[in-house]
Amino acid sequence: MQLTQYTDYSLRVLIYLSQKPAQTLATITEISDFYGISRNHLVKVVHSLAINGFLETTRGKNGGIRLAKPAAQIGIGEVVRSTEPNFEMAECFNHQNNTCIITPVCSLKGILSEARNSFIATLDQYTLADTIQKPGSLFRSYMQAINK
Amino acid sequence: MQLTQYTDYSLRVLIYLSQKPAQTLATITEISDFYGISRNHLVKVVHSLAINGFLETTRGKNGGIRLAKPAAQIGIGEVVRSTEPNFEMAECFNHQNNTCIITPVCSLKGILSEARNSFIATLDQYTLADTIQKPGSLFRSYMQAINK
DNA sequence: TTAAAGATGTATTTAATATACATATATATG
DNA sequence: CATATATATGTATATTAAATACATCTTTAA
Ligand code: SF4
Ligand code: SF4
Repeated sequence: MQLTQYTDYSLRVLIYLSQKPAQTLATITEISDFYGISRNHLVKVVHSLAINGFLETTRGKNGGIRLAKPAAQIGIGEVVRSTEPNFEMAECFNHQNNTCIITPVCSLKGILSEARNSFIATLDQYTLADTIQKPGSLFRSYMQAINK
Repeated sequence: MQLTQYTDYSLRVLIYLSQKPAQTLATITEISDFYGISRNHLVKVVHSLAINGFLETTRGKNGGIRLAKPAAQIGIGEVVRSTEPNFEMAECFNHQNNTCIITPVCSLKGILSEARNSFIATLDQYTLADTIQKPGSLFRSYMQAINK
């Protein structure tokens, strides 16, 4: 059981933005350099975060991205729901493609649903504001990493 | 977020065995025919279930497999823990391969751990005996499916 | 001795994900 | 208006994990 890197990258972008001084813009290049990950991949991550209303983008010179609302109003559950391609715990969760012959009598799917729901419910207890405890520590951590 | 088919197949095997009359043996071929899934894949599924103590295998003519203990003593959580290849919700969960620069200051991993734990804790509330509500319905369901 | 069962190791296929590449569009500024 | 710099968008490719197939070995009842 894993989440996609796409989801983690989405959260990394939001975490980064949450630590920037309010109202300042970051660029995708800046963030991909910071984390050392594919800029191309981040472009799509950022685009979907914008479509889902988590951040605002500004094109053109001096453009960039920033959070669309305060970190404390961005739920981790919301973000993960919007980035994960699916939450199909077994074949029968996709009615179109399901070939499992015991579906009509199987209660396992209900158990798996309940487990998935408690996973997401836990995430719903937290917001972006809970991801970094000490203000400023994100960039201090970066400095330490690049100086060694 | 998905579980592997390997995990669902493992549970399907256990569900099937739980509905067989006690002490009778089933064969892998019988089960793969029942579900219409790859026999080769099931061979490995069954082998790992045996290694993990969920079922007993008997080689040779008239051999086969059966549950190693009553269905009510086989926890769904136990099974899933033993069949899923990993529960690494983000890159940093694998310390060897982790390249995430903010790991020292990031609290997201704790949130993701907690969510994963509540997923598994939910599964731990159920056993194999909870997967089929009506005795006999599994095979009746099969008959209906093949007769249409 | 044979048939029928699982055990084991390797190879291949498939599908999902991640990444790269190319080009379009928007906008601030000189 | 031209240019530089930012995001937007679509397509192609690469990588990886998972699923499946194949070949052979071992065990055991009859
Ligand atoms: S019906 Fe039950 S056994 Fe079949 S795919 Fe769904 S959860 Fe698995
Ligand atoms: S440290 Fe935080 S951002 Fe980095 S991989 Fe782990 S959970 Fe994701």
